[in-house]
Amino acid sequence: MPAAFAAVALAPAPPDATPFDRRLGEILHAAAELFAEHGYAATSIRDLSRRCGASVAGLYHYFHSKQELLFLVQRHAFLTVISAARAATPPELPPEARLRAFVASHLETFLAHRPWMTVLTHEDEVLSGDYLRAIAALKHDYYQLAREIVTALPLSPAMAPRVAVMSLFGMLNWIYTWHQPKRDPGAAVLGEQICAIFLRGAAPTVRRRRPARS
Amino acid sequence: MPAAFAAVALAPAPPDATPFDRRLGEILHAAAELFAEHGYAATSIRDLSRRCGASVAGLYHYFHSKQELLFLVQRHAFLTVISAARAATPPELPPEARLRAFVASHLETFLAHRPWMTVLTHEDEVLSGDYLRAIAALKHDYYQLAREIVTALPLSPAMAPRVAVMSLFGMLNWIYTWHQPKRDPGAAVLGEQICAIFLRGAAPTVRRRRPARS
DNA sequence: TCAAACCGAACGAACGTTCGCACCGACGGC
DNA sequence: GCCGTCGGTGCGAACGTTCGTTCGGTTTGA
Repeated sequence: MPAAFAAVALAPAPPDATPFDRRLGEILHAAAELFAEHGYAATSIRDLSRRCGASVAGLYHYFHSKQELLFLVQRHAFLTVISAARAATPPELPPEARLRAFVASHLETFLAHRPWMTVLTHEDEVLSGDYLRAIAALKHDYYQLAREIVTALPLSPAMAPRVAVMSLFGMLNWIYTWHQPKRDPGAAVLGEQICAIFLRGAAPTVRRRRPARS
Repeated sequence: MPAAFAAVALAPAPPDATPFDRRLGEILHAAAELFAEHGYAATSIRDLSRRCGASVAGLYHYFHSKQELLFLVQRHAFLTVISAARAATPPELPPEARLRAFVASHLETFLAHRPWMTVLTHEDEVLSGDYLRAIAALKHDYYQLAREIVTALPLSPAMAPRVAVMSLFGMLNWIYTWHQPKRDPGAAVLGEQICAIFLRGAAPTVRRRRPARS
């Protein structure tokens, strides 16, 4: 019975995990890499068995179907992103700092666990039924957090909040299509530049009234 | 021998087209819809034959392989986007107006031919060999145009041009994942808001030095 | 009458999934 | 201390289906 595996860290493996959960973690990791490389539909269970050094039948002890495999990968990835973002953005932070923390958390997670996040971003809407509903609920959670943070900012009245949030997600989520670790800036610099665009545009900063100090 | 079909308009069909090109256009249209709905890998030639009202073998008179089919869809879509963008952004336009025209052109094309553009955006990197090279060249063309337009703007010195251009593309290309025609603004308003974010940020506009008039 | 357009049927390969069985460390009764 | 068995883990081989593609031939229209 898979189901469990509630651990939130993606990296190596929790030390107190059962052998079952540890092995499942390895399998999900390999699946995330393959799905990110070739796409869900173009990845076969036999590809996964080759990458895992396991037989096809043996793999089915860890999930019931290929769909559930994708579900487990996506759920694991989403739980990681959401818990990192929640931890980084306590509500008592001032709005602009909260946005910066959110963007930084998102980028750090995405660049540190790229295959997982590629699957999250690219294989949207391929699940169906209860799997789809569960993932959609997590996505909604994450979107709500972002929306809450963005609408707390002083927004231009002409700016539809939904468009603003989705544009921000656009800048953030598009990164998996172009970012090259050796060529492009890391999460910190990337986050600064994207926050700069979102908060004040790409143009050179002109000094503007600072928020009243104390 | 497919190959040709150089026409650039996606909409119904050029009146002077040969029956072959007209039929090929219908097939590509159906393929674009199916690829956008279920993804390239999850769409079968038999799905396409059903949607086209043709036999599987009959379809192969219009393309040599499924890969070529995707290639033709993507090339056709890219040529449309690029020619629209070039026409809309003559180099003599002032930089900011040129950016607005580019964004407007991009959004109008994307919202008017959504399935095609979804395939363009989502099925990146699934082609290989010469097909991949040809599409990559078109993508590079389009990227260069955007880069030229963006770098002509007064950019903040801290802003890496590549990050700026990719962030702009992120906002634009992410739209296919969330835009609902009945709920969200059309191309014009969307373009204004995205330009506003990119040029001055999402914050309320404070009057700043206008460019010297005459 | 000839080429272009089209099709039913089949090809071999690959797919997701399941069946039946082997291995193995743990454990209770004797 | 030894044996029997039992659940968790793993596998080779096969299931039926669907895949992309091709073959040989018929229809169609000028």
